[in-house]
Amino acid sequence: MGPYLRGGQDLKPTAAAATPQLLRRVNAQSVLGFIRDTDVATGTELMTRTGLTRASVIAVCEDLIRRGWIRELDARDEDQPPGPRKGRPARRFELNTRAGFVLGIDIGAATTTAAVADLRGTVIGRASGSFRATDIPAAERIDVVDRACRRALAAAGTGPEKVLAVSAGIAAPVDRDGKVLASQHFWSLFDVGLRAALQDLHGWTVLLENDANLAALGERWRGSGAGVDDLVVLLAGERLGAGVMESGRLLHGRGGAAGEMGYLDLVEGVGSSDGIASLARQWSAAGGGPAAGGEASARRVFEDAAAGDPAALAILDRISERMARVIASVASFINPEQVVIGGAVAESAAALLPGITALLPRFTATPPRVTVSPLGDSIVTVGAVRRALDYVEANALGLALRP
Amino acid sequence: MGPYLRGGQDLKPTAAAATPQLLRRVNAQSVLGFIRDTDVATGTELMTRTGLTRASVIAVCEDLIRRGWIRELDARDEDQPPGPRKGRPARRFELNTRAGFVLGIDIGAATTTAAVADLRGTVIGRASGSFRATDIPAAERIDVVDRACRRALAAAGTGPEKVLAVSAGIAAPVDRDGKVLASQHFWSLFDVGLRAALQDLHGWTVLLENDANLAALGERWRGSGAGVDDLVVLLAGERLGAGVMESGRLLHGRGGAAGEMGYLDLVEGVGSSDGIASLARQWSAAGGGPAAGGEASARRVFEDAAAGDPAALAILDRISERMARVIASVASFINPEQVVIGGAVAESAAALLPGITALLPRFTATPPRVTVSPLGDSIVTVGAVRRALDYVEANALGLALRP
DNA sequence: ATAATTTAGATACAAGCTAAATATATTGCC
DNA sequence: GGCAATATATTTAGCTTGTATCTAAATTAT
Repeated sequence: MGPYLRGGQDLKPTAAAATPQLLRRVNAQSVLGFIRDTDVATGTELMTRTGLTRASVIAVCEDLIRRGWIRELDARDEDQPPGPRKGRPARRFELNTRAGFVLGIDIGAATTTAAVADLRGTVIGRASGSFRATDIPAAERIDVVDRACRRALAAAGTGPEKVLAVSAGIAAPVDRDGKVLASQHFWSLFDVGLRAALQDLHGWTVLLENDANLAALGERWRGSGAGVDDLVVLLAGERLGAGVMESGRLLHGRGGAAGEMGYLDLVEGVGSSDGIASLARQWSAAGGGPAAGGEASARRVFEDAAAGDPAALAILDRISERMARVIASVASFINPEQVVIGGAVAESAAALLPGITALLPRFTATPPRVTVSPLGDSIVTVGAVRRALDYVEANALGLALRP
Repeated sequence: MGPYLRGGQDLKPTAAAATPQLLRRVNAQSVLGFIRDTDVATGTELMTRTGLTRASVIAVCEDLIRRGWIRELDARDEDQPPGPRKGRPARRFELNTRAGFVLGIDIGAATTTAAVADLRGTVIGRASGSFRATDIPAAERIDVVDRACRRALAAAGTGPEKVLAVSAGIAAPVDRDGKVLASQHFWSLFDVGLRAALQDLHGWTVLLENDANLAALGERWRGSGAGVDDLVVLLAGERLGAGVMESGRLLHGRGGAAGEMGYLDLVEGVGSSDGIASLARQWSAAGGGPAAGGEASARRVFEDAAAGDPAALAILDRISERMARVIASVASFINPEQVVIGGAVAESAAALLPGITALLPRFTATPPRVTVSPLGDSIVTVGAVRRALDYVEANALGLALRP
């Protein structure tokens, strides 16, 4: 701190000045957020919930109506709420759920799925596509994704011009700015310039994000982590990645590699053949994963274990213990309230839950609650939809709705 | 989402309504923040930096002057900036650094240190105290802390009534609300109701925080992690704890136990005699720590190693490798840009840095930069001061300055 | 002295919110 | 059917905080 001003200063403002318009943005967002969460809202309800006066609430609502985000219901048009209602009837506002749509995309190594959702998050169109091989050119990968998007939009009965935001999840580290850290070959598969491509093709705003991070958003929104602010989702299948939320925010780290646990084997010094990265493969081999050679073997291990077969039981015990160690590690660094197991192994994980839960207190002083994801295959697309909706809601007054 | 409103709703506002006063708060904070960083600021400088117009800047400054936070310098009173300056002389504002003070406290198991700092963070008073034993009653522990605070204030030439905020760091998990998770005996040593006690005694606002977390704040402010947003500080000495910042925010986790790595031994399955918790003890035994039985042994191990003694070299190699594994674990979960080693082992850690850095790429795909803290003993108090100042600056317009 | 330059101060006004008074529509009761 | 009670809507005035623009002041350079 030298005299007067330090050298090498930049003369740009550090933060944007707060203008009166900021107030409207903030208040409109909280009003819109409340209307989104109820089916129908009256002015009085909005007053009590937002703390604004009636005049302000009405002004915000008229603003939102003018911009197309909400609409006013006709006076006692149809279904009124039950019970005796005295006094002058309230004006009723509802979200214009079809004012625009969002796209949530799950881009895996072998397949991709796109989901179209309305402004309340209801999925109304869905389509998948497969990649010819893992090592295809970027343009081809983009093309497969783009076609899945178009088909999903067609299934939803809408078009690309109604898309307000797109969120895509990939199996690689993505930093806070949406840049892919492609320092490993596998990761570079996904560094195909999707953002620019979809922007050029359709004018879409594309938010790129790590798939496990989106899974965490999805679980918190519509999965078993509803309302939990400190949440970790283990996405186990082809690979093992963790999506970490702390205090309701996603963690990225410097290069977006927070939660990338592929290297943990080495760190633990137990040898990679027994490490965490191989856990998913072991599990798959034991019948949990998609590459397991059919459901027969999966079912068989669990059936054998249920029947008391020692070999099958040993496999399950081994997997349970490694899983417990992974979760305990996470608990040490992050201390989440809850850990959700999702991805391909989720279905079979349910049977292991009691064992894992029982082991945890041995490994950590702060054992989290452990659950299994109910979202199945759509765990990433659900999170992607949530991410896109978050963006839309945060920028509602800045986005143009096309009627 | 039922019809109209979900059951069990609370009728309180979700968030406070944004009023025009919010604008002033935001803008005043950014003006004050800039003045705090510059020695002397003119209106024009504040305009370019904050993006506000002159009228607004002046209004904010008058406001801040009236409240006692800043003062206006007399026209060309003394030292003017050098160089030819045309035009009408600018009004010059400076921070009233002595308008109030903050206390930063480090509460260890055996000793405590309190530091008094002015509003720019310059430490102007400091005092320590020792606890008679680790298992003393809560009242006695509070009394020792309180006396250290009084002596520090006396050394600074000020009194308790000028203290605007107090931040204390303890070696236990503390959640976001300042509550201590005392599920372990060692941790419960620190759960002594300090907050309420100092509030009752002096009317102070006390912010309780984990010591490693404060160390992270300190390193980012005045240590080797200046300006790094994704930063982990390993505080190794009596125990091993990590303070984690992600995106410039401290991580707490559900119960404040984020970064508590005491249990990692078990998780890693290598056996606790070789585990991480014992690392600090090993290190101390090898001469890094305070309990090492004097500097002689510390110096000796490093001297022997420098002289090529195989036993000494083996000890250092072993410690380097374990340290590298710990850091790689952190890198997997958090992906920080930088890891700082602080606490009692810091001094001796410098010699190990090259070895640790060389090992890292073997264990993680995203190796962070590793440095050693330059803050020495004051790493926690520096962070505590920063924490208290953050609170003061965030609440500047709500705090009453007593003249 | 005068011009150029830089900053200060004053005036007009726009956006947004609150508060208080007034108006309106509905229910329920006599 | 008329009237009170009730809940909501609407209007009006005023406050805070901004911006934009114009004019005045103080200093240096010519």
